[in-house]
Amino acid sequence: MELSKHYEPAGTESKWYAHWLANHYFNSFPDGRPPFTVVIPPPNVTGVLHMGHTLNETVQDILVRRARMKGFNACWVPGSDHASIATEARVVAMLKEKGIDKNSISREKFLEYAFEWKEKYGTIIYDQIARLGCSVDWNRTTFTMDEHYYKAVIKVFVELFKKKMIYRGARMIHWDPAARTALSDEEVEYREVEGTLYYIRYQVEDSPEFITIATQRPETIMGDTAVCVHPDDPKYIHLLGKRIIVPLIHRSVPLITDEYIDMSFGTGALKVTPAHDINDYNLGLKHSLAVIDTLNEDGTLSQAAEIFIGMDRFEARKKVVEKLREAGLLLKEEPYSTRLGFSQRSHAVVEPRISTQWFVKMKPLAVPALDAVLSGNIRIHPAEKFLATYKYWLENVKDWCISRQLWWGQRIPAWYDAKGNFVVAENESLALEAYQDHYGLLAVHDELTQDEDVLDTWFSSWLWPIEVFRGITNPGNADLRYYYPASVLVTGQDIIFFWVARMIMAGLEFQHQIPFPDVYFTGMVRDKQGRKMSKSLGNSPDLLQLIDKYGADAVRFGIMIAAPAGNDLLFDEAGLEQGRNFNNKLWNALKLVRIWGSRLDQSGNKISEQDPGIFAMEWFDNRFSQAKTEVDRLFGEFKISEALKSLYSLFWDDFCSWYLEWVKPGFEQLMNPRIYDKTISFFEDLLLWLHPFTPFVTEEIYHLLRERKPGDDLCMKQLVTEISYNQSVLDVGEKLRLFLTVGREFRQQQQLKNSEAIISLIIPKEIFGEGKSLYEVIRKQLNCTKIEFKDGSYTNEPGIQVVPFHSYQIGFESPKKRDDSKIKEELEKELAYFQGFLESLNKKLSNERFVQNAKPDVIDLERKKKSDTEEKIAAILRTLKA
RNA sequence: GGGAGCAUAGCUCAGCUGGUUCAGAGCAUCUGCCUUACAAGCAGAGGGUCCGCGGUUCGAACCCGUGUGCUCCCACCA
Repeated sequence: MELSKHYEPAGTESKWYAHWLANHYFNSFPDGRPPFTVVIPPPNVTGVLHMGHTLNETVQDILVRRARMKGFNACWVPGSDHASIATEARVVAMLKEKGIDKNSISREKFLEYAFEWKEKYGTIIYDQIARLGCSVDWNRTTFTMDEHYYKAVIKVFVELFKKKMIYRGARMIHWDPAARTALSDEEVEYREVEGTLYYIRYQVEDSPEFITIATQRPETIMGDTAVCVHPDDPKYIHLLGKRIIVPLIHRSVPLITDEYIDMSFGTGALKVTPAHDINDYNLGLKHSLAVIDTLNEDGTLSQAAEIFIGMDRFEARKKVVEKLREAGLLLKEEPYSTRLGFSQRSHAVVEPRISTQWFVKMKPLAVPALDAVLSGNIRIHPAEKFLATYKYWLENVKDWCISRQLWWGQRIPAWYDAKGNFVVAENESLALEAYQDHYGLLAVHDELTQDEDVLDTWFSSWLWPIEVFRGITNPGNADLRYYYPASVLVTGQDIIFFWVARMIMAGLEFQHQIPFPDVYFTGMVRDKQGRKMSKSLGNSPDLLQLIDKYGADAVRFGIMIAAPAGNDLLFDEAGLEQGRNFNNKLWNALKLVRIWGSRLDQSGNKISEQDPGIFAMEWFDNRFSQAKTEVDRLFGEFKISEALKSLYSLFWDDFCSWYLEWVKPGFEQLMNPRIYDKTISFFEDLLLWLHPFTPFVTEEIYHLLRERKPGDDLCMKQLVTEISYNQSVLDVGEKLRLFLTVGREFRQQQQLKNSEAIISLIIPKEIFGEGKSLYEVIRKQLNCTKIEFKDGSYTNEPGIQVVPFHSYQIGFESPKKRDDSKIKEELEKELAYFQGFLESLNKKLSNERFVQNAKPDVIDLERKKKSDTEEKIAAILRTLKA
């Protein structure tokens, strides 16, 4: 079969994904293996996957596929979130287009439309997850408004209410006038905005004097119920006890004093509007001020405002300013930059508002959740970035406003009578029972009506790791016992409070167990100029288009290679290109070995043990083992992009550029079968390690390498890290070791003079054997060194301990290009390098203070990793010998 | 206002317990190659006061102090 010039992902990807699904590889059932559980952070059902999701999903799939190949029973639960405000807004907009006003239809009808909408658009994200190659168990797909899930949320609400951890009360909350609902503190985003500070003159009652206040919000003056100054402010001391007239509406309000006032800000006088500012509200409570709410829930002015009734708040601001100017009460306006709160969901400017809402008491939940992290039961990665943030939030947590004035969501299970008495119960009949137990028989002509509000989306999301396994509705079931807690949570750092902290609370509260031992935070995906991805900037690429252009593997590669844990990622298509090129490199390596496979040496001649190919295999075997250990370590530290870089270089540089070039048969020569077989198994093993990162291309190549049949699939193969190296080869891996032994204690022990030390040098025997000159160099440079000879196996020359080093061979250039004059040059360079090295060593030893003070006694200058230098020397020497 | 993190090549970042892996990688750039797996490639090259200043040390990209500049989180002075 003729293979194409380039790797072509399109057909391959759909073929293999369908194949994997058909074989149920991703469906998990409890069995005897250890589980590896991941629950997807459910994307909003309204949405499409953006690059942030792509990163998260890729990381999760890498972990899940790797775990599956490591022998775990991997279970990745997909799903989506009903996202109450965002979705409701979309449905309302959709209805509006159809000419339907939400307020004109019933709740039931609206929900019908909403579910219809969800059925239609809610699967887009699932298609995208599939295109990306995610190995999720589709049978376990969960939606936060599924019937069981709905029940779970209600059950938890009732339970917490019974524990007195949920209460209803009037508080100042953040109000979203566009969505007409309360918001939690976390749902408000602050942004710097250029505003205007207005200086307004308030007349002092029964006096010609004026007092000037500064405000950004002149439209709220109709809600003023006091003016406040600092008690020690000399500017106003003569006015204490007077009353002040609020302009335009001519209301008389007291002049109060409070230490809270900053005398230096503005004029030092503050208008107090308890209904529309949190600080004013607190002042109002302290000084028992009246509260006049001058806004309706949609942000228009209410009856209480007396003027401009029904006008939008921003329109009213202009009008009020105009009126004040006309009346000569506007002293000045100055530009002022301030931070305004915006609704995370509707992007409207939020309004502080007093209203009756439901709250969760957070303190009792926060204490164990904090402890779980501080004690190390839950590890946050990267810790240095998020641990302090997590701690601070939990230590200062405020009660959680969970009611939303919406229809799309779990309806609050509270029932009220006509007088406002209420009970909380899981359904209406239970509510009636509870009511009668509590309040006696329901009055004739009265009936219980359910609370109109629904619960915050996060009040359902926090149950996710439990309820995806029916842990709330069916406690203690087999799935839950097997899969809970999840193995790791991978999510964006932006929802650490919304979701992560609350899941930990819920896990501990309802399941009495942490929901996951590790949390891996991915950073924000930005464009390559560092800007946030947003629709308005047009810098948010379409995932499916990217997959069409580069292939899913390349997208995964490109986003992963650039994503250090917890760091923001600057998205650049160049990374995807690199991924595509890498996939192509794999493809071309396949083409090469297939050519070899068709030109095998069938003569049965045994290969010489001195054949360069033998050394090459030994070398690569060892190199690969090193890399495996390295990759395992990196995964352990959640340094996934590092792991990918490591494998990338292993394949491209070590396997393709070095190994394959070295074993490549000469022109018109046949391939040795033994080397060929080993090469194929190296290649397969490489594919195994790369598969979690780029599943499609590796699966395809795996099958083409040995003409495997479908069913013998890479994604279900075992990925094993050898624990022990071949010892003789291990020495090769260690390359050059040098021990410099100094220090007072040791010297005394060894009866050495101050100027003496012991050097142990372990170098390749080729260097020693061939290059007497090098040995001379060493001796000359280290003339202060006492002879200490322990091994004796190789030389009688004292002073330096030389241990025979296993020989190995390495190609440093493709054989046909070998140029002996160049090699000699190289060799001289390397010798010079050694000389310089030894010189610096000698300098150290002649430094009396170094020898005196150096601690610890043994300084190990071990070179830990492969160094081209030694490899090249060995290769050079071998070549020269030959 | 409080807290956290970061500053290393043009860009994105590695660099562990201070010492030859010590100044690295990938991308980008430049030069030369359509060489029989791969131009989505190969061979090579250039490029850095490791943010400034001080300190500790025999020795600092690394530890301490300080200044500067970025980023994020929290709190929200009208």
